[in-house]
Amino acid sequence: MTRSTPKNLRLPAFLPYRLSVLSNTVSGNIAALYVRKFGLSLWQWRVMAVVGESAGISATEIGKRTAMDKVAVSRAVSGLIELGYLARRASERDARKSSLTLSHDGLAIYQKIVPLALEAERNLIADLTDDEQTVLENLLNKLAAAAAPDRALW
Amino acid sequence: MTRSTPKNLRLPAFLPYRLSVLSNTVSGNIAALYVRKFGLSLWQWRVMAVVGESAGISATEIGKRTAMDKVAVSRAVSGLIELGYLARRASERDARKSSLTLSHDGLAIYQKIVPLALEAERNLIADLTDDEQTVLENLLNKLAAAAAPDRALW
DNA sequence: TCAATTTAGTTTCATTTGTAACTAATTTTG
DNA sequence: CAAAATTAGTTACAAATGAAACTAAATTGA
Repeated sequence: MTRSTPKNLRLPAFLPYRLSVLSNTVSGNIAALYVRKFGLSLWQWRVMAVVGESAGISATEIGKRTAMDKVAVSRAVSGLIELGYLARRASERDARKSSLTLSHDGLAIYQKIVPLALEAERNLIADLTDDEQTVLENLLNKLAAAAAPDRALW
Repeated sequence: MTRSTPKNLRLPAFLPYRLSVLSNTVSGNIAALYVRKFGLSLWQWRVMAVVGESAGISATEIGKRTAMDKVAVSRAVSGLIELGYLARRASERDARKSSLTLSHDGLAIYQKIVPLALEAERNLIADLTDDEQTVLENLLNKLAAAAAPDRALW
């Protein structure tokens, strides 16, 4: 049997609203880890996180992986280069593309932030049973598929 | 037994990131319902949603219920008044407070959007079993509590 | 009672973000 | 091969957002 839809809208029970508030709260908590200490914006940190996983990646590819648009990527990258955390060189095959890597300093910071971020995630799910954690994965996958049926899955 | 934390960070598996992307996608889908047709911003719609539930509410109270700050509420309210969707009068007891209600037009729009929003929510969870829907509720509650242990629950 | 503090909401200004137009390199196609 | 179209990324300008200062009303407390 399927749960029936209510006819009136109560914001605190409305899933999109709850997701939005939860996501903002969680992101705010994580942001505390890198904004103050390292002066990074959310977007800059996301770019670092991707470059940290995939050295030599291009800006467009970062955009695809992070659901950021190309302007946001471009700005985050310039900022990170100014901060000295990222290095850019032109791709050899295709002079339009850039090849991005963490600088020495960038890598050091990346390695400081990663454990903090993982710890924050661990705290977030600390009250979930192992079983619940598995279910959560599944539910998020299903919701993501329902919300963006067309989006390529990473 | 508890799931162990990985030592490296993979963004697509990182819960805060997944929540952020999911929430943005879902909100974007809902936004399509009111941005184009009615020229409302996300914040304006949230304010309408709350005033629709609770006629005569004050701006500060809206802020508490929606996790919006007072400046955002103020701007959304002014915009809605300009659009002719909201009416403001000073509270009789306390001249600082406003008492906000949907105008005739505002109510009409509210009544058009609500079923669309509920339908979008229904589609979002259509692939979840009844059981999964219940679990999802629980998980979101737990995550919200872990993310903002101090926040009063609505 | 009346000065000091708090509360409700607005305004101002700086920063961030989004959209569109742009440059330059590559690929397509006739 | 060369014109046309596409792709990668940047720049410029407008709109949205956030933080701090502000106004006005209500409350507190000596």
